[in-house]
Amino acid sequence: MTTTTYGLDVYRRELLKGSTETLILSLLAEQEMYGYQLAKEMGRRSGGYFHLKEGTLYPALHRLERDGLIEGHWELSETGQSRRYYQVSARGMDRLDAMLAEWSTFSDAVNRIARPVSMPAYVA
Amino acid sequence: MTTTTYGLDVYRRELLKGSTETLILSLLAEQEMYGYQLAKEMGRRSGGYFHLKEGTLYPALHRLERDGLIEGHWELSETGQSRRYYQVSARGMDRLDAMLAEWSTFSDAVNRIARPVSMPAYVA
DNA sequence: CGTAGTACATAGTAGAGCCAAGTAGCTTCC
DNA sequence: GGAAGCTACTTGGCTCTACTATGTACTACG
Repeated sequence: MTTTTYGLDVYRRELLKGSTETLILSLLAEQEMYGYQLAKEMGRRSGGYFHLKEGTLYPALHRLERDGLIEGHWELSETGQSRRYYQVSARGMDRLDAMLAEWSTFSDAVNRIARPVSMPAYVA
Repeated sequence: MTTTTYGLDVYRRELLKGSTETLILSLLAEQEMYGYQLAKEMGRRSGGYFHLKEGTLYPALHRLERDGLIEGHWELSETGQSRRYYQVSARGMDRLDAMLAEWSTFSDAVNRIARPVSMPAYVA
């Protein structure tokens, strides 16, 4: 549990602030995508819940690439627009596994304290 | 969905950064407690997962009190130590309901994108 | 030719969580 | 009796994320 590839303890702290990177990695693990597409897909899958803003999305992608978790390459669409496609690296896959496990633990821990609204529970 | 009691949109943004306030409110809703006790209880319930640090806990309590979600009062223990006990206000209860609902939605949305590790899924 | 959509980039801001240090009372133990 | 250690709360300063806002550039429509 305390293996710390090189920053699981850091990651745990970050998770409290957001799970954006986990979500991005998850989507990219399924299929190579470019930023804009990623944002759309995120919204679609979450039923409109997640609206990834540019100011969040692109810096996050840059971070992931800088850390060697994803790899990007430019492509030109038929319309002539440049797109940067990203795919998850081997290292990114390992990290994703760790992140998913961490999310599970975190989620369980939260639910153990603040149970979801299974029953209305209008106490008093 | 966009009812915004008086800050659900703000709350959503905050949730991404952390669910500390939800956890604190949840515990206090069950039972009046003081800070130190809250931290211990949080650790106990989460199986040691959450270690609420002073620098997180006390500012969070001050914030919750400032926003009228909890109410605190000083008490002296038999040993002579001052303790500030907190209880959830009516407004805090409403907010907690909203937060729990929000957590549910958020959690579902994450799982819809990044499924928990039910199957190993070593794709390729 | 102006507006709208696609696609990416980044400077600046707000705020949460954390570290670290400080105050203060109590107990234990040599 | 004083050092160590636990309880209990406080606060200044730091880091990093998510967001706002703005800018660039290309395409398509009317």
